[in-house]
Amino acid sequence: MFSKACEYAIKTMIYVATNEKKGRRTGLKEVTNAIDSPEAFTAKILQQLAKGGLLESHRGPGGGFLLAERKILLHDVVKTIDGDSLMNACVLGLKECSGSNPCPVHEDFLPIRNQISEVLLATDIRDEKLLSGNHILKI
Amino acid sequence: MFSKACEYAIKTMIYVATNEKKGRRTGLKEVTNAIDSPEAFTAKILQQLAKGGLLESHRGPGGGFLLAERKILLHDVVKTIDGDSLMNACVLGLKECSGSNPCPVHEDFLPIRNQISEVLLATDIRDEKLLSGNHILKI
DNA sequence: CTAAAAAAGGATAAAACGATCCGAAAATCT
DNA sequence: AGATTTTCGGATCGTTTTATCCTTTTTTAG
Repeated sequence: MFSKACEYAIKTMIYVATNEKKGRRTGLKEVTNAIDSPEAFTAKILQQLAKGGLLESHRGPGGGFLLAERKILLHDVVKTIDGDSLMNACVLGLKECSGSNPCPVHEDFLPIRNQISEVLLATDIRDEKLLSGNHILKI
Repeated sequence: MFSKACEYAIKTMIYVATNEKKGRRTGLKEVTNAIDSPEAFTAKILQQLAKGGLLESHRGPGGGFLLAERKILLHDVVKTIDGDSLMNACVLGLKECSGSNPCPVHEDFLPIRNQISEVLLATDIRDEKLLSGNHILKI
């Protein structure tokens, strides 16, 4: 459903949010440790998230990452890393597919696509239900 | 959402079903022409579908492919080509994620996964609503 | 001011996926 | 039987995705 990069991005954002709720900023190594991801690859993803305006990055000792000071939805994270093809593109890969010129499964997948958009737009990264509780981020 | 191979597979199955309703079996070239896909790559996919018991293949002049003589669901096609990770695996890629040991988004994605399973299991490849109508299979 | 910490960025490697090539095997037709 | 049609199967190639390496830049701390 999501690329590996996007999986790492979501886990990262949730971890940074959890950490921030405790008043701490988060370094790359802390992230890769928390979510069990390859360090250099994760670094690139954090850069993308920072460039995309979802994270603030701070260099130097004591540096690290903070969530940007705005509402951040799961939708923003997915769109930044994977783009919005999951939400918008034809499931059969047809460029011309649309409501008026549909592929054979267009209608059948409307409820799925609606459900996906709905959930991604309804989920705030800072939402308590993501952060608290016994949630796992690795293994 | 689906791999390119799976997109080709779904289009192929629908095209073969349409053709079969007209009493014709379908050759590889006819498929690639109908769905605008690379021939050699599509051949491999048809082989997988045949090995998976979704298509009957016939060699030699006048040969080609027929749907297997059983009910075939969209779910069968997707499972044969992409496996069932879309239906079963954790969206964040965690092996240990489950209802009792969930990742942070486990609950949020339950309705999406249910919707996907529901649609894939409810859609029969021979269903009139897929085959008739002004549906496009290419471009 | 210097040294260390941490992110940024470029270059490269490995793996997965998508696609192609070509000869072999099977079935049909004359 | 021989030629033709069509699927089968192995080898290979190209692109994208995932992952690693190493140097540079920025910032902080002493």
